[in-house]
Amino acid sequence: MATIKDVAAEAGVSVGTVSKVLRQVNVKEKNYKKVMDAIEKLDYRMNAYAQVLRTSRTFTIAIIVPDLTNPFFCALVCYVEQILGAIGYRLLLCNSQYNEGREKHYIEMVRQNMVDGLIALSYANLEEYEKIDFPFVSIDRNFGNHVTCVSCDNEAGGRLAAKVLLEKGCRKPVYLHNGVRSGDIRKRWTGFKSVFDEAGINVKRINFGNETTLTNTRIHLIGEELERLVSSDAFDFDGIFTSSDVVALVVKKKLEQLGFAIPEEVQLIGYDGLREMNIGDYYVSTIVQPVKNIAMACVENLLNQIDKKPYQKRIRLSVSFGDGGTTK
Amino acid sequence: MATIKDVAAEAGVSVGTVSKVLRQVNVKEKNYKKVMDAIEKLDYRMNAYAQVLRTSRTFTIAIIVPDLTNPFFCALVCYVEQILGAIGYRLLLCNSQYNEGREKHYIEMVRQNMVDGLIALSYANLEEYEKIDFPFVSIDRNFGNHVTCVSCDNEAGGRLAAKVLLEKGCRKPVYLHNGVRSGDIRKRWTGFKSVFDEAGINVKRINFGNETTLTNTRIHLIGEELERLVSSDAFDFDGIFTSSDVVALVVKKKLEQLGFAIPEEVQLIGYDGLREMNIGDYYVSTIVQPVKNIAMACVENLLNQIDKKPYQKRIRLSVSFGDGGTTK
DNA sequence: CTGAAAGCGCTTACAG
DNA sequence: CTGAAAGCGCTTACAG
Repeated sequence: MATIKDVAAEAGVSVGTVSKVLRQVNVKEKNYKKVMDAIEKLDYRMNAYAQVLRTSRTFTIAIIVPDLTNPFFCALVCYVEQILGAIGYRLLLCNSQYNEGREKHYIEMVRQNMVDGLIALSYANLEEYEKIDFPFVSIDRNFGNHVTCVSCDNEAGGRLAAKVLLEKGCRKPVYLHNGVRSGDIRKRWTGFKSVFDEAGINVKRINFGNETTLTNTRIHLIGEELERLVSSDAFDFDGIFTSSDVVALVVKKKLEQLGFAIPEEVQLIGYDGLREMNIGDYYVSTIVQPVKNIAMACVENLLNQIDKKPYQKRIRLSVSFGDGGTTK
Repeated sequence: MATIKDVAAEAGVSVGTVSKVLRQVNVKEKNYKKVMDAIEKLDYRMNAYAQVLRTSRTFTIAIIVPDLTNPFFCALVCYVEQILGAIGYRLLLCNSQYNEGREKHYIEMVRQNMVDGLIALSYANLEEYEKIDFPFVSIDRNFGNHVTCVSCDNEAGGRLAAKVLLEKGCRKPVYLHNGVRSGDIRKRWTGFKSVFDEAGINVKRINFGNETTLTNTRIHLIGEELERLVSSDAFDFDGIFTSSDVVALVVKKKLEQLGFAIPEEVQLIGYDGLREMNIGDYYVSTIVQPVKNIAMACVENLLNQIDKKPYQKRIRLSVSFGDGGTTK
């Protein structure tokens, strides 16, 4: 592999001059040509690690997501990678699998100067996040005032779901969720509730377990729990709002299996705006999070931090309703 | 940020000794302790770029996939990342978007010594792949004898689909596919055909277009094409085999919309083994590719190449049938 | 505009 | 076992 030294020798100039050509700094036309010819001839490529060591700019950012099999996280990663690629940045993928150890490990990697910045979507309670001192953007989770948080308006999302259900005739609403999700996500419930409160309608809430992780096993537990409710006549609802599309899909399948007609007897609204294979229809009627906008907001904010430009600490994006056939 | 020099000064030893402690080389107990204390006190972390520059081992590998929104590619990336993480390797994610320019760019990155090796799932006809001279594993695509190719037994997959359909009573089979996929994937058709040939049953094939890319628009074209076939009475099949689950899902929806009963009137088998949100049921009955095994085979082979150990050039994994309710 | 030289933070023969 | 020193491939003040 040719180095800058080889190029300099071939072109008959100093390495400093080659370096300047490489970085498009002013160089005499004639030398520029000689260097370019040498580069071509030797098939020279710059060693990125040497450059990073010297300049400490890695042009790499890392993203931590809990679980790539969740289409929402997957879409997010996909957009972030595209946006970064377009501006010459690389993406290091960190798939935490909801494991705090893995997340710590990745944060450590960042602190080792491996990357210029970090985007994280995390449910972990790591003190490491509290004392972040490098460019960092958190999605949907507030780690304190010094850390940028990009989120969607969860309160508005909850209200929107309630308004749609109310308008379409639901009078026995329920919010089904899993996990004592920290902070902002809880507002989906308060938003949902407030609309029905105003309408003087009683609204219930059922928690399917305190873990946020939705493993295969846990998914089935939701189905079983639902079956129990139905068989003990405790299921008396005509409108369901769930904390995610994944939960909504499980609920939909189970209810249909139990003989409920959706949306005729029971209407259902999920959360996230997932589409079948990300190209087709919504799985269920849903509150759509603008994934692409989230990705853009994260990258833009992070780059501002890296470049020491001014940046916002709170970014709130708006959600919309997507009809997936589980509402009238 | 503390460097190895700071640690050496703090511990009262040479940088060479610190380096040895870091790499678990023999060091006297007393010095070991002094160094560890200094590391702790200074909160020292090694600069990975300096280490790479010196050793030219990056402990990073890159993966090129066409499109992360495709759940099959997504699952693959997810597994690769997990396996690599477990052995201390990092993953650079390259999402080519079926764009040859982007792929070239990523290959260039590898050649810049950014990574130790590359795993690629590509449909591009790049001469760059032919002249690969670094650790490289290709998935499902044969770039010549010097390059490792990991693939599933497409011929057997085609035969399996045919056997299932035959056994379940299909007598008017058809293979629906898109893209003139290069090489091995074509064998899904030859395998499929051979079984029906042996049974003396006529089998058709319909190509939905020569592009491999399944964008949102192209997906809809499949539906329209199907509608045209049906309305012109050219659709006379009781068993459909498609080149992917994505295509199968589109076909299923469109046929149901057109009033066909699946699997009663028409049975349908896709390819890949995708599951709803990767945790639930199969979207359609399908030929299941063992994604996890593919990921493991790729990583293992690549590491052998990196470590200059012997490695196989051809790895062929077997597929299985997954019942997704679109077969009797 | 150009070149010589120092230095980024490590590792690794080489002496001792 | 340990230290001094060279060197990985770049960039960047500094003189000229």
